[in-house]
Amino acid sequence: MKISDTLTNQKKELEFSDKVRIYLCGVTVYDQSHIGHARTIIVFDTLRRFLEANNIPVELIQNFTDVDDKIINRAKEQGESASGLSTKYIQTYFEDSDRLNIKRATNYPKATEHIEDMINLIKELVNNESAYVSKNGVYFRVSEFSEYGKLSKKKTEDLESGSRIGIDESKESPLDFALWKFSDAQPNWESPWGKGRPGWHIECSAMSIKYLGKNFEIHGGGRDLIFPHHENEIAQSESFTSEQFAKIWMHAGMITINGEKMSKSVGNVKSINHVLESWGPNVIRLFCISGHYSKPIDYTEDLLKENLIRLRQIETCYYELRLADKTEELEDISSLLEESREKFDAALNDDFNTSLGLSVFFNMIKTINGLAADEKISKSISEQALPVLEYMLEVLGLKVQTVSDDEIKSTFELINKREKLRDEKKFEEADKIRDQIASLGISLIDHKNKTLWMKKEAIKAEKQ
RNA sequence: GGUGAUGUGGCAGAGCGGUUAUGCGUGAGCCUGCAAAGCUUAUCUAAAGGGGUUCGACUCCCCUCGUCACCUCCA
Repeated sequence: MKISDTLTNQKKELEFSDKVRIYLCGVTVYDQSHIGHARTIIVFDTLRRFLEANNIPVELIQNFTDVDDKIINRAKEQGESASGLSTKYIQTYFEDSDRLNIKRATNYPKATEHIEDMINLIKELVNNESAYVSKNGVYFRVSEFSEYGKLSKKKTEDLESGSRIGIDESKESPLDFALWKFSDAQPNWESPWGKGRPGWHIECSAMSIKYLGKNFEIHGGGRDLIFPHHENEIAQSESFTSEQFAKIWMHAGMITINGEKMSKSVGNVKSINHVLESWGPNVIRLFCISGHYSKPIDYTEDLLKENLIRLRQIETCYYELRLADKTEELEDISSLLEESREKFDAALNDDFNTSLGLSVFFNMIKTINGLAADEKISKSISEQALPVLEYMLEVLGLKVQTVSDDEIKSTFELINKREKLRDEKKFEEADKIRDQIASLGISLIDHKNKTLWMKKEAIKAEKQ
């Protein structure tokens, strides 16, 4: 598999020995997660599913930043403790994540539970002159790391001249960033240099090295983290280990809302919870992988609607296959299935091109649905096709509503009743049964000689 | 100002130096007691503009213009 690496700006072969280790920068838990977070998580979840579905073991670590000025300030505003606030939002994070059908990561380390690891890392950095103690805290000495700027392609001279930060006189250079900030206020921890709390960047260095080693396969996050967060992580980690840090830097594009940047000040932040309410998990997942992961996506109602329609086609396909019972052989689709599976995998193997993969996926679905409309889906076609469809659904993290054999039986009983009434031209009664069936969340698909049906995901936005 | 991207048909969005991307939309039709869904088919003579390389460029190179992101916390 090849993945675009932000550092070298090239597609790089994903090489690994026993497993693929991925560190994904998670969220700062001071508020509800939004659709932009969802995009990044979905991209990496889908990547992980693809690898695992192809029998490649994955170790995925995603951190929670649970100590940060934002959390402290927000907690103060709400008269709550910082830890109470972050605990609450970690919980809502998991609720969102589960509803989005995100597989749980191997581990979700929290910054506050790794203070010791960070202190050890900082100690070494101070030891080897990569960091120094000033009156406000411990700072990373950017001038000591000659490759600073290699990820974000920035030159330190440009950064210095363009620096808009209020100059902290105690720092040797305006580019130096905090590893440890002195503070007497809670939450704070003891350290060899004085009471305080860690800077933002050091947690990811400490936790990624702790869980994945000095040199792991993929480090991921949103594009907005490239500078300064990931740039600083590289500086810290490589100064600490004297080795190359992550092998591949993979960054997900941003989501804009109707062409505008999503921000608190514009007031257009869409929380995951809110979007889930209207559109459900499958539409969101389809939407989030509809374009290449590295490019931005614009959030509009029209695009969500488009993905809803595509979801319906998936559901139709699934049920046409699931309910197939014809015994005569009318078609041979084995080559279509084989080709679809191959092209699907090839698309994802080439820089995780989900957009291209989806086009293969929908091609297959359209063909199957076309055969179904002609009543050409036999039991054996279904047995061949279902595993392929289910494989793709698993990779894409899509979950169609499933039914038990009992449900299938009872639904067909209702449908047969309706058919009989229709034959007798008792349409009013037949429509009543149709309504009854609809109330179970089931839609009918009338073919020439047979009525099939599907259980649809209820989508609120559809009714409006 | 610096850096990095990017500019494809009504919209979304890929690939590729010469072949229909694909999906949505739109038109027509099939099915039907009605509806919904589904299906079939057609459709838009797409490549920001200008140069160049080439037998041939949407695809490579150069210039101009535009858009976006990052440069401060941010997925």
